Amino acid sequence: MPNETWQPPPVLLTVDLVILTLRSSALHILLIRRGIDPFQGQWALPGGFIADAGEDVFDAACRELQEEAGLDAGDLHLEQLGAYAHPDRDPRGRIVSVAYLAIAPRLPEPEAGTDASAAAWHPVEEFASGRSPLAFDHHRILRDGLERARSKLEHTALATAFCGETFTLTELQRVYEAVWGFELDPRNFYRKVQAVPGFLTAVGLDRRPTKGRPARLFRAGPLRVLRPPMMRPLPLIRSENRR
Amino acid sequence: MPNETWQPPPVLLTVDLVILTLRSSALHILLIRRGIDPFQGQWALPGGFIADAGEDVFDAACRELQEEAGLDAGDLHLEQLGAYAHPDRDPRGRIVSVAYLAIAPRLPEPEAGTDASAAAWHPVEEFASGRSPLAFDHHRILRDGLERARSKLEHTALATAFCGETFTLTELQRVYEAVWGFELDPRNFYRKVQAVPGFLTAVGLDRRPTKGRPARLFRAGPLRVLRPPMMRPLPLIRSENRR
DNA sequence: CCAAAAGTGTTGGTTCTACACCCATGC
DNA sequence: GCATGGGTGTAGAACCAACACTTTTGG
Repeated sequence: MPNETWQPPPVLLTVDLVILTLRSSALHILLIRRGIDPFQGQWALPGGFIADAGEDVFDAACRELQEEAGLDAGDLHLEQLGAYAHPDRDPRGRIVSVAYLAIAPRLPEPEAGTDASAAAWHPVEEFASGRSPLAFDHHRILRDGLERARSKLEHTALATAFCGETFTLTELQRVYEAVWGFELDPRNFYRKVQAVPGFLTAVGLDRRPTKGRPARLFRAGPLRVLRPPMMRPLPLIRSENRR
Repeated sequence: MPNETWQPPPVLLTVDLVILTLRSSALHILLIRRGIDPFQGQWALPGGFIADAGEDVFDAACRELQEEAGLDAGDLHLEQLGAYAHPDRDPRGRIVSVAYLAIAPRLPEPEAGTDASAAAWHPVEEFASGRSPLAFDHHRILRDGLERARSKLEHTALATAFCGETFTLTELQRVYEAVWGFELDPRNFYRKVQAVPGFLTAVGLDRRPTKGRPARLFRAGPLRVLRPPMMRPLPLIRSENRR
């Protein structure tokens, strides 16, 4: 029971980033190889300590996004996942991390010669499945971020954050298929997605010289909440997590 | 840019609790009147500093639940809402709070004579609407917690956390109505809720000597994810929050 | 018997899925 | 023309809101 002279114990604060994007129709995550102990040489989420006592965690997340990944926070979706504060999560001592989920639209390869040179895109499946290890409790954070993305695809317009300024409906479908791990019927997707008021706004015709008939272009609509929602097929239900 | 001798700035860590329950079919929140500065005399969320450097935040939330509210964490639903870390959120300095959402089933009046004696239940509407002030950024935390509860009622079995071990379908309907602020058709609710596989399991007949025909009793079923979801009526859509 | 609350039937409209089919383009 | 991907039509099933109606209890 704290008395008047009792002082609460200080902790150190970091931010960690789950940065997702689509590369050739597969979901990828940006990881950095750790150059120093602990977990030297292992893959880890980008992140780091807050710069000073006056820095907001959201601003710290933007800064790390720039420094470690070479990405501009203005270009992408960024939302808080939660705090990870288990006392033993970092062998250096009591370090609490606030995790953020970032969704990147285009796919700029991490530039060599910058602070982001240790960063590389990996297929999420390899790390989400646990086949490849991650430093600290980053595997847990990755799984939470992935489930957040899967869930928010259902009832928010988050999918558009994976696309560029404008996109075709098939590109949008690839997002849903990659994140959910399901194939969807193109015809039904085409109408279902357009039936959600405020989700998308048409802009014009494509001139994509790939093959076949050109597709209409869309941009993200004004509404962020999807009603009715885009429900994923059944078999992916998963139990809740306390704590 | 941190060099080798650079030390990250320490912060102090607190937990804050949004504790919701139903009292006479209205949604209530547990608040405490602050006895000390800052915000002395104002209403605030229950919470406090972590006890020592080895205490997990989840455990700290359980402890505060016991100390400040007189509630046992084993009896209720407890999930993390997120971290609130704006540098100016506490005039005493850099204090980061991890907020938790707690859903309490029964309604034990806060016991006088305990540490929880400063606690009292209030209709949420009074504080969610902003009519009555709250200390710190607790108004924001309350709104986030409320929206989380409203949203999770749609696609998880969270509603059962408001009820006792067993409950009637009408009691469950009161939960949805109170949290959503909508009246629902009892006949359609009756069937809709039973049509979700794994949501509820029947146990026996009621002997509720109130009035009318006795209702069947149910308990929470094995599944925590509702498919199909229980969608709330349309007009309550709300925009997303970055940061 | 009456009031009140639980539970059932029904009906008409919307939505979903699966799939056949047509359209516009590059080669 | 023909392959390829974009877009439309449609039938059958499933779902859903609204509301009439029946059942079971306490007084």
